Amino acid sequence: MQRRDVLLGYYQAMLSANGPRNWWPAKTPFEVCVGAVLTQNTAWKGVEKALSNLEQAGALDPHTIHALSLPELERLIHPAGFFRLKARRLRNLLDYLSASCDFDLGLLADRDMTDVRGELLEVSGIGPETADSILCYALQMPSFVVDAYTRRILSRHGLLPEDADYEETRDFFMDVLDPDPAFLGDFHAQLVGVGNQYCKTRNQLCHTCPLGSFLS
DNA sequence: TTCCGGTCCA
DNA sequence: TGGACGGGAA
Repeated sequence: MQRRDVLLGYYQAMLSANGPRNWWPAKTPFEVCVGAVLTQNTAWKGVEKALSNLEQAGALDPHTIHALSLPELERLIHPAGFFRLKARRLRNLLDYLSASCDFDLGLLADRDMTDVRGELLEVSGIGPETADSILCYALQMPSFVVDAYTRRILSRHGLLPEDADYEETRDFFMDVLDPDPAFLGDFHAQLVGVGNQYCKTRNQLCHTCPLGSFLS
């Protein structure tokens, strides 16, 4: 059994159980970028509130949010938690997007993915998961997003060692899967779904999990 | 109390 | 490698 077929089997099982996920709902690619920072180690619920606050303030517009004072930005994103930290990280990302493409994300999307990824990772506060989320969901580039759920599921299934790092886990998928942004994006979304509904930290629910039959 | 759609720094 | 950052929901 080739790794590609194993992964496709996992994907099919999750897709059959859940259907395609409505992952990363956002009106604009720019909103995805903002949400990607806000959701760092944070439940999506709070991110929704923060995004809603920003929208009320007209600050889902790149130039408007970029012109906000730090305290004002902190106030608006407060419900997402880590608000002082994230206000600074958001600022850093906005500085980058302004300098690199003047907020014309299409320009980034037309460039080499590895180059753009490297630049995103240079931004303080943008780690690999946030960078890949921006690449995949905002720029529609074929980058696979790895998160804690992904690694937990793979290690519990004996597909990767528990201590596999981010890049190794990402390559595990990207080396064998078709570079289709919509597919890679939904694959990640399915894993997150299984991760927080079944493959929990404590109470794993393998008996009812869509991936339960793959356990050896 | 735990956990979340992480990352940086000492 | 461990701690800090933080609100909100279960």
